[in-house]
Amino acid sequence: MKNRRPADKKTRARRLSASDRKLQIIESAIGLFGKDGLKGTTTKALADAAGVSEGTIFKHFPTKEAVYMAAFEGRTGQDTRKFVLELEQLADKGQDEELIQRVVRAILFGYGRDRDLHRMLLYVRLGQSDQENQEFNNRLDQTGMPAFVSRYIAVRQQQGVFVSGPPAILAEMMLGLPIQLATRSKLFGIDLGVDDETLVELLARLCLNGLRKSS
Amino acid sequence: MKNRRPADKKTRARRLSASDRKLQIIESAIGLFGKDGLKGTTTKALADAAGVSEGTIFKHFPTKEAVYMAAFEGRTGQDTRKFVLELEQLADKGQDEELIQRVVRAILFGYGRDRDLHRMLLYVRLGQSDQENQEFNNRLDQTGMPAFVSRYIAVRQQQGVFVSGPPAILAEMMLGLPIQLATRSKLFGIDLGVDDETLVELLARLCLNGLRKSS
DNA sequence: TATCGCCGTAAGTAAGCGCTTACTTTACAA
DNA sequence: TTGTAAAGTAAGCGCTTACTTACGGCGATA
Repeated sequence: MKNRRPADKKTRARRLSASDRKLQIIESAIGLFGKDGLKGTTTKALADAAGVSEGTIFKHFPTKEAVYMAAFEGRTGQDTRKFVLELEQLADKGQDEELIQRVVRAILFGYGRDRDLHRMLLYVRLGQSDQENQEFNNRLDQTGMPAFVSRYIAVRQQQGVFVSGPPAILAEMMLGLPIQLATRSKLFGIDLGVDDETLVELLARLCLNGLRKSS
Repeated sequence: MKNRRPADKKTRARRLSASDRKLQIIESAIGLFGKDGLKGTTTKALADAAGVSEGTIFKHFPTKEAVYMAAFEGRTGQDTRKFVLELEQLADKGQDEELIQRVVRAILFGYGRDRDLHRMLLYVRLGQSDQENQEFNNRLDQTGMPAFVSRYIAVRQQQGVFVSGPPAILAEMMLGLPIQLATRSKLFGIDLGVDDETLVELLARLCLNGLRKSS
């Protein structure tokens, strides 16, 4: 270290509590990781995005990977839990049309709103081993939407309304369809040529038609 | 360069024509790019996988990106074209059940067979801008499966068999559903708990049920 | 079988990477 | 006020990266 300037005109980041700074770093990191993935995002970029120096990043996180892990773990849990709570309330009404539309709409708009987060989740899936993906999936399924939809389908099957078949797989399909369309239109930016609300209607109709027993 | 050995015992890669070597580099590159993406794959790794030195890679390709582009352009074209030719022949028979099963099976097995290629395509989509994705998509759609399925659906709609709605979107859904399931089970290694043939049947049934007018 | 163009390589290089270090500045309790 | 724990930083270290260069030698063609 040759020369050190005594509090230059260079702006210094406002001092925050460690937990606040961590949250701020995580929040700004999601955008970068969502754009370029783990390998494509530099620690310098993380620092610039958070408005701090590179050293500060490593004051709060041991490695770049730790920021990565914290970034998607910090959000996915909350979001999906809230998600399911809304749906549980709707399930009691028993209106299939309304429920499926709400599920589809939630997915589609969710992907549009949290584009970076969901892009990042794709990177995470691609970067993980098959086993890690399986575990990751089980963790999400336990408390999340797939379990709810699976239960819902099972009930409607017993009532003789929905077609037979493993509820878990049917749930996978009912969720997978809007997820796939949302991925293409919201995450990849592919223009499907219809507005969101029309897409929701079409998706819901196809899902419901597919699940209902043809009389 | 201090000293240079005159044809050491060190093994030298068998001399190939430039075009053959290029193809070989591309073929071995798909696996690496599919595993780790563009940024995650080093030129050293590309060289090792092809059994040549790093310099040789750059003898045949100007940049790493050029290998990346060549890797997925070299295969996607052929594969999708062959794909559609098979389907065109099936369309004339007019058996919806059979056709949709074949489409779904082709997707599911295709993703399983060319895992690396399809993983790489996901990386490509994530790495591209929205506009590039749109162009990429249009290019695939022109000669590919979406256009065929779209036409097929339009015909069945005119015959009063399928539900109304934009054929392009319905095609997007009919293909998107198996693609999503294939992505999760084949690319991410998520165990869906059923064997492939059962999955094909379930997917085809749901698709057909969804598309057919409920009498 | 001589030759010569191109394939292939070893040994670079500059730039950029993640991460550490040695030090400064700040918030706040006493 | 002042002492101090902790937030924050500039600089740079060791290493890896994509890419280059200088040269050896194989093999098609005459």
